[in-house]
Amino acid sequence: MSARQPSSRRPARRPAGRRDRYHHGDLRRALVDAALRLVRREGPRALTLRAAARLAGVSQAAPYRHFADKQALLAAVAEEGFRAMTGAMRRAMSEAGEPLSKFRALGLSYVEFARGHPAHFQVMFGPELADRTAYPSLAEAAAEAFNLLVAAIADCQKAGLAREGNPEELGVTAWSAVHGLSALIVNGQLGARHAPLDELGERVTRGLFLGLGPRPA
Amino acid sequence: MSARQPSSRRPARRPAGRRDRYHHGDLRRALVDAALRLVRREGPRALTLRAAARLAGVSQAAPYRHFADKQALLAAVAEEGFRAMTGAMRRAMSEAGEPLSKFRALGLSYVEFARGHPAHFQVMFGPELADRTAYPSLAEAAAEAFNLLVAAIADCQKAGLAREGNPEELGVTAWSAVHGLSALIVNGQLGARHAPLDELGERVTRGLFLGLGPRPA
DNA sequence: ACCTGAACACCGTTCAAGT
DNA sequence: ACCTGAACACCGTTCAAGT
Repeated sequence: MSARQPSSRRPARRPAGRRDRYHHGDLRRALVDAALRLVRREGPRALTLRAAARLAGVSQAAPYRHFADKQALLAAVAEEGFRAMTGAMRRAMSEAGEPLSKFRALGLSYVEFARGHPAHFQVMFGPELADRTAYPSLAEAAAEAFNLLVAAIADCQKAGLAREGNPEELGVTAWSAVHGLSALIVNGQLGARHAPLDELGERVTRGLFLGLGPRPA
Repeated sequence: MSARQPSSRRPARRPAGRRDRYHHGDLRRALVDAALRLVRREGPRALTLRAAARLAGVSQAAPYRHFADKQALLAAVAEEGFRAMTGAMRRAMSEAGEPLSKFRALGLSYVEFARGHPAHFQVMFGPELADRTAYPSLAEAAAEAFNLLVAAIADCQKAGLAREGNPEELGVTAWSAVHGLSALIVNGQLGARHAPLDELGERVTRGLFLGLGPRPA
């Protein structure tokens, strides 16, 4: 496979664009798409710069015109992941009614995203991407997801459906719980011992809400 | 530390052992130690089979006598990590008094372990290690840590300090919260926006305990 | 301005061969 | 039984050179 198409390119004027020639303005886009396909179909370890270049039909050196290094490509993939996850959370919330079910829908869709796109999730949060602070637009995409969560908590508070307190602080607790569950599932850390995975999201969000402390009768 | 002890074991006759010759009975041990040094000092990406072999002073092919492949070495490193973490949690608990402070000590020491050994934590939970179910002793070491947590919750329940319910189920919620916080910190996902990191452990364990729901007055 | 080809220094893994 | 040397098929990255 990877039949390396015949490369019939003529540079300047070019009327009817053949759709298998990709890279004019947008080799960058093509490389990100290739990387997404690799990661989805073969996992994070298959995401190499050379493989992405092959998939996009260019030489191994070509990506360096568009990405400083492999880290930069990983950052772009991670950023797409955060945008997709934020979108999924928004959609889930829009189908829910009052603030509390919106909040739960958000948490559940976080976990669902991780289960549905485990390799992508691993790129978003895994250690291959060493220094996230170096990629501002990635940080911004991640912050947007967190903002959504904080706003959902604040809405619950306004409706008297959540404990009072700084919503950013409560947000860190909520984020930790859904993220931890997602990460444990994606790593395969939650085995047969721990119930059907579908129920864990429901349970953890409920447990988070009730708290572990004794119910004051 | 771990000064590569002179290995004063003589298989048969062998008078003055040169201390840079290591490998008689325990190249396996030497390779795990080398891997731990690499991961601690240079991060998970530096953990290569060849580098571990170099550090142990053997050829690049030698590790294959003791590990089926790189995954197997990673599994050994991860297993050591779980044992070290379990030890740290036990120590922290033994210094606490009643069940509830024991439980909080356990949670805090989980987060502290992650912050203190980020690269090791990443090997324990990261995606380089693809299939954890293939390594039973690793799974057992991980289960031991989880058992400790479940027992701590059950003790709280007996003392009336935690909500009733299946302690394994509450345990998944608690584990998710401390694990999620640890993972977010280690990934650098919790930036300047989110308070001093030292306080986050306290906050999340407290938030977990109180719950996010409204306090029934 | 954007891409290729060839090269360098690494990897993981295998395999014949040494002792 | 355990290790070495050499090899193969990969990587990330650089750099001169092409158009």
